[in-house]
Amino acid sequence: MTGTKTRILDTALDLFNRHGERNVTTNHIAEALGISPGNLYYHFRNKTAIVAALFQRYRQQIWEWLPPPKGALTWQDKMHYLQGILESMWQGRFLHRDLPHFLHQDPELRAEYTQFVQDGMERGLQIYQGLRASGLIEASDEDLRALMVNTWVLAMSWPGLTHGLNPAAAENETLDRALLRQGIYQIVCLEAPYLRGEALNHLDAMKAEFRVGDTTVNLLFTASGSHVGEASNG
Amino acid sequence: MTGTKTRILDTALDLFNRHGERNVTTNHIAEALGISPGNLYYHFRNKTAIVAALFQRYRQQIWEWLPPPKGALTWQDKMHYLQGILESMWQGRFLHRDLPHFLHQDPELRAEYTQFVQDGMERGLQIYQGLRASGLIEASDEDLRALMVNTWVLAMSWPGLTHGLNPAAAENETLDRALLRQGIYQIVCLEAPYLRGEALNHLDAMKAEFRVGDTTVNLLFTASGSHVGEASNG
DNA sequence: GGATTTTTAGAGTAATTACTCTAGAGGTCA
DNA sequence: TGACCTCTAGAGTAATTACTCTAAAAATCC
Repeated sequence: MTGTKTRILDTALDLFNRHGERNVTTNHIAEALGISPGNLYYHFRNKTAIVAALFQRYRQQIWEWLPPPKGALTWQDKMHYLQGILESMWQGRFLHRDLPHFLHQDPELRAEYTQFVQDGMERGLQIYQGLRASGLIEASDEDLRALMVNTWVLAMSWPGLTHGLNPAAAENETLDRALLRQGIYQIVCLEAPYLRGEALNHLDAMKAEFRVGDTTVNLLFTASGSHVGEASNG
Repeated sequence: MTGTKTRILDTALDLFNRHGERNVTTNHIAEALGISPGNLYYHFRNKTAIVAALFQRYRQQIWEWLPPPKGALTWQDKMHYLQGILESMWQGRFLHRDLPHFLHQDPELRAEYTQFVQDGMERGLQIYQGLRASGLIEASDEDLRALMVNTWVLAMSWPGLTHGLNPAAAENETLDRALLRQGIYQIVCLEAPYLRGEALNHLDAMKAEFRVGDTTVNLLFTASGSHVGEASNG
């Protein structure tokens, strides 16, 4: 039997992801778990402590998915990295929406988060450099940095954006997965111009694998096409 | 003398952007304005109505900055578009952080927002297509779509991300502007691989203009460099 | 099996906050 | 001037919610 502390974190994460942290009270968490509020506060000083713990967990997971590159990197390595990032992002998708609020009030957590971003950027850069060393990518140092930042931003924001547009996805695992796949597709397109050698051979297959054609999923483009809402009435 | 209604929106926007909507109560807004809560609620049914009105305003502004392309587009047109987007995004930067919460509870607002995203995507695509028609960009339809989505996501998320990392920026106009410039830089880098012809001539100058080298501003990379936090202790 | 510590229950509370209600001021038009 | 309408003040409230407190159950230790 897992400890109460981790069970609190599990259900909190689930509820936060599904309904948004703001709509989930500590009493909700306790109730969903079948424990008393007092018990919850025995394990966590306050709500911020729960969020902070979830952040630690999340960070841990990312580091596990993104080990520093050893030796030559293959395109398969890259795809593994990619999937790992988005998997983790997905797990903590509520964080990117609601963490800023806590960063605002908790300087300590903010420092940790800033460090996390910098470390993540550094690690990602190492990976990109590894791919470049393997001849799979061609880009200047500066371009690589810019690419890294854009990849990071995209990965961080994608779940939150899609979830904001379609909250129903939170309840629908299949829809969730489809949106996730589209996120991977976007990152692949982001990197595409820099790919070289064998990576180019796999590119089309990768695109095809992650491209989402389903109009029920595609929230970003209208199915019908080309008209744009009136710009200047109001 | 401007009307009370618009003054409410002005101060609400200011406070929301500076402190986050969640930390700003309706009473705060009234107090900052020097009016009574009752007066505020005479003009707006509830807090959601204020947020919704701010969203309308914001959308309006974006449409004004992004008129549909007429005839051949120049690189200057593109830069104007770019700056317009980020200027607007900046004005409503709190929205991208806090709107999801309201979208969650107000289906009507959500529908409007979804429409806005789709329209914006369509409009942006028209612009990119205009640039392609002018020979400034070379890309397949599919690549152009993916590029548009990535540009959108980046522009939407950039202010929120930087603001989350450095809340102090909200109080510091100079820092704010620097971060904004970096956002433009990132978008320029995003488009760079697809530029052709005259656009390529201007590219380096543009990059140089928007590149932010200042380490006090750069939150994303460590100044010192290359070490990464321990991955597997905790 | 008693003592001690850890964990849990659950009622309760203080504080926040979105929002209401009534009364009145100020302007406008006849 | 008086009727009418728009706008404003400001005290007040109902509901939410993070969090506390006490006591008892459960586990642990000797």
